[in-house]
Amino acid sequence: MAARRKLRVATFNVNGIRTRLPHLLQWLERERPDVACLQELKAADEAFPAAEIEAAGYGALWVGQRSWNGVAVLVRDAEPVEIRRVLPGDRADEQSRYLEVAAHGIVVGCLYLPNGNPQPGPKFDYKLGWFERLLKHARSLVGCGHPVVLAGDYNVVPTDFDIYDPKHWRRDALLQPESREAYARLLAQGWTDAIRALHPEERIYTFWDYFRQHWQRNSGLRIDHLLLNPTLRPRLLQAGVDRWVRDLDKASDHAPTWIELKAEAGVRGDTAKPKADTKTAARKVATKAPAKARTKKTAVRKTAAKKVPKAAAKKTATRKPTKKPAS
DNA sequence: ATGTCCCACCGCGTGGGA
Repeated sequence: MAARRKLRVATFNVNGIRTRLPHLLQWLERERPDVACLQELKAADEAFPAAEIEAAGYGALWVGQRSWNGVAVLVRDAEPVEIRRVLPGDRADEQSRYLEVAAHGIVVGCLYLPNGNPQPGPKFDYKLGWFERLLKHARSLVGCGHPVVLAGDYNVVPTDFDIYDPKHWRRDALLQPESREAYARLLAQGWTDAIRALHPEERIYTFWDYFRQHWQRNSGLRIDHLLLNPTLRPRLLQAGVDRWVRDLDKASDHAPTWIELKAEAGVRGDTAKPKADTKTAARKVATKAPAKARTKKTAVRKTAAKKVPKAAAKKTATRKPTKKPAS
């Protein structure tokens, strides 16, 4: 494994991974994120482009769903270690919106928080309920002793400074006081909103909808966030948005959003942690989960990090299908 | 209310979701 002095962690709502695969591969090649959290795969497990991502040099875990939702974590030149593939707190929830892994010595929660529109209504209730479950789980992570980042599409515009013009969005679920209050409570646990911490005075957007030429006019919203726990916070070096990806033809409505982290203290000039350490960290965190949740960790879908496309294709073809909880 | 794009299929247009 190559030595790394810095670690780049990104989140990218791809809005359909099959449609967006060329953009995804182009972005991975150009920006080389060490960890990439993806949302809105809009693809079943079997439809995940595992071979292409493996050929690009990334190990991956994913939780798919036909048509909607779906999240994945890609790790450059290594395998993510699964911690959990379900947000605890509602066994009846079948939407694929959460995946937590250990990679490169950090714990990474990849999340796709419900949009919640129209509001009020059952979808908004589901959003707030999901948020409460996230708050509860985040509380177990914030002081766990391991470096943790919670990255994803939160579907929350934290303040009026995080949108081009709140006027037209006042009734939208993304701006509701309940949504914002839940996000504020998350930060109050001790999480740091990385983009805002490093750019307190700057208008930064991560999402521009497809309507009314909002991208061309830079009428955006900041809804993709990377939250760091206090253990990880001192290592934050940079944060930004890869706006060029939003400018591509047939782009996702989101742009990749990223942070750069310093190498882990105590590891001289190299954050490439031994795999055993990562696994130990993953197990320690996983052990805190209730036994019930742990039994849900069934088969793990992953791709080898080796760049051997042919072998990858074979391996993918022979891979055991992952059991989903009976529905 | 509108705008646009992605997904699926009682599939080559339409409806749901964002």
